[in-house]
Formats: sequence, structure tokens, C-alpha cells
Amino acid sequence: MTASPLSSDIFANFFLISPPISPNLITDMKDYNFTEIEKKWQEYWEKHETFRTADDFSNPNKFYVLDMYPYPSGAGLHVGHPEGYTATDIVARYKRMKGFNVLHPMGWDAFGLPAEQYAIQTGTHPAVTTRQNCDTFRRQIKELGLSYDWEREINTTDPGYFKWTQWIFIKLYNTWYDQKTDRGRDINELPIPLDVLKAGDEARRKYIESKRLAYYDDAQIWYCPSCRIVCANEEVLNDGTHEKCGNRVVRRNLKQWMLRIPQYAERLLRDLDNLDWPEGIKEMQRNWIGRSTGAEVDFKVDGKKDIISVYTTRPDTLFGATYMVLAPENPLVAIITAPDKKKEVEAYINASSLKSELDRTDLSKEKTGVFTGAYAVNPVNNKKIPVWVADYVLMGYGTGAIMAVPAHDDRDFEFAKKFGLEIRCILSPDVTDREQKERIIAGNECWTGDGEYINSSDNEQGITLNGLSMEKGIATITNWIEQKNIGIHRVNYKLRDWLFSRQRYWGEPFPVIHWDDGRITLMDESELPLRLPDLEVIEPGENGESPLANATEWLYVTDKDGRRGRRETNTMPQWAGSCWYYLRFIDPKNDDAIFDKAKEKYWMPVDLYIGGAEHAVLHLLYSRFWHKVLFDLGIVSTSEPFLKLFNQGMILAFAYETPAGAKVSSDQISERDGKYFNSETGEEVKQIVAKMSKSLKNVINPDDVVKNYGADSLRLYEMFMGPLEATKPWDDKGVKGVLGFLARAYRLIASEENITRGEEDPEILRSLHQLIRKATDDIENLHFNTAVSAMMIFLNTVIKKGKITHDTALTFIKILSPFAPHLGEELWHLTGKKYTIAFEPWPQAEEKYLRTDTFECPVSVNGKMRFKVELPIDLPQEEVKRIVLSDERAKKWIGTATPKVIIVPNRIVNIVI
RNA sequence: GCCCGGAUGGUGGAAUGGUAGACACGCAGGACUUAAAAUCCUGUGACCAUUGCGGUUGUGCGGGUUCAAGUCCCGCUCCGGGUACCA
Repeated sequence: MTASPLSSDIFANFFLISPPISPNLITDMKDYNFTEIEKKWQEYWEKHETFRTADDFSNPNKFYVLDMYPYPSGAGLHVGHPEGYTATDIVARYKRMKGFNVLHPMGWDAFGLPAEQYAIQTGTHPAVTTRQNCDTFRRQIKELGLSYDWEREINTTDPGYFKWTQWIFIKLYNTWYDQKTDRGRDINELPIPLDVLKAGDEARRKYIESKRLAYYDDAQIWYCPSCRIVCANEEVLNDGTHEKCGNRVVRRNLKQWMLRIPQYAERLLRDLDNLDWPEGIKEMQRNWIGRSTGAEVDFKVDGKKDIISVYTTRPDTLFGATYMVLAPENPLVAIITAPDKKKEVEAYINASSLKSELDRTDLSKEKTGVFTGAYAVNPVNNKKIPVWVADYVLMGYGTGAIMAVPAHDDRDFEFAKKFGLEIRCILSPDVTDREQKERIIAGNECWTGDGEYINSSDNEQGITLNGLSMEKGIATITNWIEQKNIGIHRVNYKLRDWLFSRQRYWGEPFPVIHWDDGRITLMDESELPLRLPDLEVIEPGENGESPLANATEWLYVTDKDGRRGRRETNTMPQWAGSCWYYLRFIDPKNDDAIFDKAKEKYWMPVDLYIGGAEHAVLHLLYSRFWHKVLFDLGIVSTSEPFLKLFNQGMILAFAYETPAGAKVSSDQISERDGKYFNSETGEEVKQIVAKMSKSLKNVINPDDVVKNYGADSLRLYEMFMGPLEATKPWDDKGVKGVLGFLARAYRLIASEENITRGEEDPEILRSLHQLIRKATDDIENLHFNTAVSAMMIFLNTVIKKGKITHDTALTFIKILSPFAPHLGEELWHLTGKKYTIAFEPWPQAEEKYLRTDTFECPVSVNGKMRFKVELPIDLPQEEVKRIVLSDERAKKWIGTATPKVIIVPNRIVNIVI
């Protein structure tokens, strides 16, 4: 311990009045010297490998508790990170004390765009930046005293790691989804239909390609000219800008790797039911998968052979279909458009394609469209209905064509109104308002709810729905459609193929070679990993290709027959590494297998997974998809990766702005009488709560907090702020509060005169066992804020009494230690223990100490609490009534009335007058 | 628009349908100190009363269920997050 780093308020003042002291004297101080304590125990844990996880299969109680690993950005750790990390750390430490074999690892999601952009700007290789950032993150995380097993640290950019990411890609490529058995299977087991076999090798190859979970094809993609990369749909924001950089994206056609995640849609949806996840997150995933049931119905084009297939969830409204709409991209448009309409239609298609690039999501926009001149025939009544083109119909969903039922669909209604198309009501609405009902039946208002069918029968076709309700109508018409062979019942999903390649350097290279003859082959597993070439200068290739296109030596290959080939220049998206990292922690150094099967069987699934809600859909859905494929292939033993999921809330911070809206740095603020002033100008400023950001000048740096208050205070404060899932503002004053608590605990237990031997005071004993019970329940339920408050209550009780027995102190230290592990170890050590507290058995609450003979019984009159009486526990109700009614204070309220008395045993008495 | 959250003192928050405001911050008063800091003690929802007891009111708004509602039900308002024409 050196004197110089002491910088907390407490010690700054201490040194003002103290003569210079030698370092070894500080350990004798009665004050809580967190800087020294934390350093000491971090070194102890490191030296003794305290948190090294053994693959000890003899302990049947395992617990795998995982954090969402971070992307190590150049900015270093944010105070948001330690929130989730502390929560999992408390659980990990608690479970160890409960005798569980705990797996609690940490690693780095280190591929990513910022390092690449930095490289393009400065010439520093991403590997260098990444290494530095990881070092910073590791140092910062270690200073928080988190009990990770650092032997298991992984890094997605490590060839020893991404070798297996590439390996999984090969598995995906070689897997097809067997609808019959509802699982993914080896591509070699794919049955080839006879007609395909007859058509020759090329047809066979194409057929197989069409079944693989990973495929290479032309895809219309979003391209960000600024980042010079392809973006996934979900990375493009509503206003048509790129999520990462804020610049506009454009549409392009490019050969891309795609993954057929919709094949797993049903299982991804169904298996959500059994997961212990927040209901909101499950709902978001359900919505994202977007399952709907309906029917695909064929409409003939009048006077042509062509057929327009539509998908509808409301086949029951076929009688109300008065026109059809094709998506502008639908190839049928060119075929069916009448010659005299061609110009107009083409102009519309051009305009809408342009619009989609510029402003495709302007919601306030009016619906647009154009008539093709063609008519379709409604199969239920053979009526001719016009076919339009409009961009409110999307090519990517369903069949890219709809039957429009303006009377019962808001969008169709809006469109029909605008273009004067027929609106035919076929469902008499379930409404009591007579005027509204009339409006709907007349086609002047849209009705999407239930009701009774009208105008829905055709004798010639032998179909009637009249009088039925919606549910029966759908069933009836679907049967009829199938019998008539004009359509089929169909399930549809919003979930689409996953665009799985990026035009970047800093990502996993695909183990793929494109040969001159047009064939594609994948590298053999034995040749992995395919490393990234060591480019001197990283800059995008021509035509938006990845920088890898510049790596000539790496790029071109020749096989043993002299055939020339070119490696895939795309790399995998950042999701790739994070899709399976939880599996690698199980056996991170295995070079012969992705992991040892026995280890996987022992450790999986992840018992508790904590991270931010921003990954609610994508990361968690992609991971589940990969996991299910691996499960089908027999590589993992569980069908789901994450048993229990919990989302921590965001930590915000106060920020200050002047009346003009200018932001004032938080350290320039002084407070007077609940008002805030700029201490330099004296101007009054407004306090707001906002996300931490450089522009608001309200970023809290964890390093500063650790320096000023200690890691234990940081941990404890983040847990004490409020519920883990809540969004909450950071307040430095609150950190001071928990520091005060830790210092009081230290002063109490570190002073021998406070510690007694022998019998404990019964009140303290009861308080202690209340604490044990509360803390245990709260940790199990992740209610850390109330667990901390329970510890404070206990300590307040003890401090009032002034003394504590040695045994009570030991129990309290145990409970404190998962929350404030450095102080826990220190106090444990001060009570004479020679070993770490990390594996001491967790205390058990005992009923006998919790019981009391009497209790303060609140008595309310007409539901309003009026006074309390001391009553024996379990007193017969008649006795309770007698005592309560005879109380002077009760008489005052009752007067002469005869009251009714409700007694909730050992809880409350309510007198009703 | 739709979906999901949320609204409790000056502040962060606590509360199996059963004493609203635990715990903490802040603030006020006191002790210690030459003084301050730190520490310790006391008080602290609002309003009325205050010599003592005490009383009224109170969990975004309006209704309801109940002996009893922050908690359950119905109808709103506002705030936050997600999402974007999915037929």
C-alpha cells in the first residue's frame, strides 16, 4: 500500500489533520480503507486461483451463470456494464456458498465495425486496437472483484475460437430441414425426388442447394455507402438510415450468404412457452416470428392463363373482395398489365422503387397505386374484379399479392376510398350503436371485428357463410377452398431468411471457395481455421466488396487439378461469434473438438443469463436457432440454450441544461435549495434525466467511482439503486450512502471491543435470522435492492445495541460477501479465518429465532388504522375481539354502535361500524 | 396506429388484497470540534392542532369490487421503450 493513491474524501481529510504516516500504519486504521483492501483481495484471488472452475462432474448441482459478454469498445467500461455483471456475480458467489459447482465466465465479442473503421482512418490494425481494448476491459472488470474464471476467457477474434464458428457454418451448410420429422438432418440424408434425379447432376446439385440451411444467392440488400457495408434489414432504421452510422442506405443486388432460419420458426415459437424468460421478451420474439394462419387462394386472371395467388388470414371475407393488389416487384405485373396501361404502371413501379430507397417508411404518406387494366375472377362468385399495383403490398411477405376487402381491412378501406373502388360489406358488425352499424353496412366505415355474415353466399358455387360467426366462417370457407382445389390452408411467418454476410475485413472469413467453373465448395473441417490475411492497408474492395478482395495472395487458390478459385471475400456478421460463445466457455481450450461432449452435457443449459433488453430479439433468436440446429445434429444435448433470462434496466444519469437548451457538464453544477446552478456563470439550469452521452456531458466513468468510493461501493450501489430490471438514474450521493454503510460495517466488526463471545442478544438474533431469510429469498429472485436494505436494517439494529457476538458477525459477513466481496474477505480474515470466504456454507434461517410470543397488532376502524395493541401470537379470535373492543381507543370510535369485527390472525383487526 | 412497461414524499425507491412511504439520499436541529469535514443522536409526506393527546388528507385522473385497494376490475391522462402498411 502506498500513500499516494488515496484520494477519497474520507482520506483526503484524514491526511489534512494527520502527520505524515508510514504506509504500514494505515492497516491499523480504524477507518475502512477500501483501496488497500480491494487490491489485497484481488491479488489473493488471482494468486490462489480461487474462482477456477473444476469440471467436477461428481457434484450433481451445477450452476451456469452467464453475462452477455461485451464488445470491447475504445471508450472502456460504462457504469451500465457492472450492473448486470454484479448481479450475476452475486448469484455466482451465493451458489458457490450453497455448494453448487459454478461456471461463471467472461469473454469478448471482439469482431466489429468500430475497430475496422478506426483502421481505415488511422491505419492501426484492428487486431491491435482490439487487443488494447480487451486489455482495458479486462483490467476494469478485474477491479470490480467479479469472480470470473479467467482461465476460460474467450475472444471471438482468436483463430482458436473462430475456427469453430467456421465449423458451425459448415454444419449449417450441410444441413437440411426435414419437415416430416421436424428436425434438421445431414444433407447426405436428403431424399432426391425421382424427377430431379432424372434431370441430371446439375438439377440434383441445384435441388440440394435449395434445401441447405445456408445458401448463396442474389439478394436485394441494404447497402450503406458511408460504411461501405451491407446491412441486415433490422440494422436499417425507419427513416432509411443505418443504425450504426446514421447515414442513408440504398438498395442493391448482391450475392450473399443467407441462412434459412424460417425453417425453424415453428419450433422457435413453440419452445418459448417453456422458458423462464420475461413475458415481454417472449412476446417480442413471438411478434418477430409473426406466425399467422390463413389460406392461399388462387384467382384466375380474366382472359388469361395466369393465376394470382394470394395469402389471406381472412378467407372468410372472399365475398367482400372487390379488387386485387400486386406488389410493384411482383413479376406478374409485367405479364398481365394491359398494353394501354403499360406506361403508367412502369412509371409507378419506377417511382415506388425510388421512393423505397428514399423514404419507404413515411407512415403519414397516403396510399398510392395504379390500375393494371387487368381483371381477376373471384372464385366464390365468378365476379370480375380489377387488379391494381400498389406499394402498400410487400413482395417479401406472403405471395406479394393480396385480395382487397375494403369493408373489413383498414388499409384496403383507405385505398378503396381514395381510388373510388367498390366497398362491399359482408359482415354485419357486433355493435350496439345503430348509426355506426348502418355506416358499416353501407360501406362508409371499416369493420375488422366479429359479426354475422351477410351477402356471403353463391348458389352456383354451393357455398354460403350467411349467419355464421367469424370462427365458423373461416373454417367453412377454408374447407370449401381445399375441396374446390383453388387454394390451401397455410401458415405464414414474418420471419425471413437471415442475411449472413458482410463486406468487411474484421469478421470471421467464410471457409468457402468459388471456383472458376461456377461451383462452390467449402473447406474441409481439417483445414480450419481459415485465418484473415494480414493486410497492411485496410480499405474496401472495388464495387463494395470487402477489403479481403485486396488480399491477392490469400484470395486465389488452385486445386490439385489446376482449377482456379477465389475465396469468399465476405465475412460473417458480428452475431456469428455471439451465437454460440456460451458453448465455448464449457471447454474453451479444446483444439480437437468444439467442446467435450461430457462437459457440455454436464454444464448445459445456461441456468441464468443476464443482459440488456436491446438483445431481446436478434441475438437471442439467432442463438436459439443455431442451438436447435446443433441439437438436431446431436452436437448439444439441450434444445434450448438459456433456461432463465433476465434483462437489466438501463442506467441513466442526471444532465443539466440551460433555458436555451445548452448542456452544462455535471461537474460544473452546484445545488442550492433544490435548484441547480452553473457554478461558473451562476445561471440557473434545469436537471433532466437522460442516457449517458458525451454530448450531454453526463458520463460516469467506473474507474472514477472505484477510485473515489471503491469497487464494493460501486457494486452495492448499483444493486441498491432500484430493481434490476428498472431504468434508473445514477446519483453520486447514493454511492456515498452505501460507502457509509460499508464503513460502518467495517468499523463495527474490525474493532475487537465490539465483538463478544457467548450468548447473543435475542433481538439481534431475530434480526439476523430475518436478514438470512430475506437475503436468501431476494438473491434467488434477483431482488438485490431489498437484500441490501435488509443488511442495512440488520446493521442499524446491531449498532444501536453496540455489541455483536463473534458468531453473529461471521454469519453477517457471509451474507455481505457476495455483494461486497473484498470487504467480506477482509472482515472474514479479521475474525481470524485463514481461508477465503468464497466457499463457506451459506447460513440458514431458523424458525425458532424468528418466532415471537407477542406482536403489535394494528387495529383499524372501517379500514383506517387507528391504534395498535400488543397481543400474544395465536390468541383465539374471541379473545382478540374482547381485548380490542374493550380498549379505550376503540370505544372512542365505536360509541354505542355494535361493530362487526374482522380478524386476520396474527396480522390485523378491522372494526366495521 | 399497434405491442410492452411505468406513474408512490424534495429524490432513488419499499410494500403475500391487511399498519402506505421500509432502506437510502437530501434537508433541519443537536453532540463532538477553536472551526470545518468526518462521525454520532433526533426529526422529516402534506395540511390542521400543538400544553398534552390528536385529527384530516394522501400512491397520475374518474368510477367499481371488498370488512379492507398502491395492489383486483372498467374507463381515461401522461411518460418511457419497442415496432412499422405482414394481408
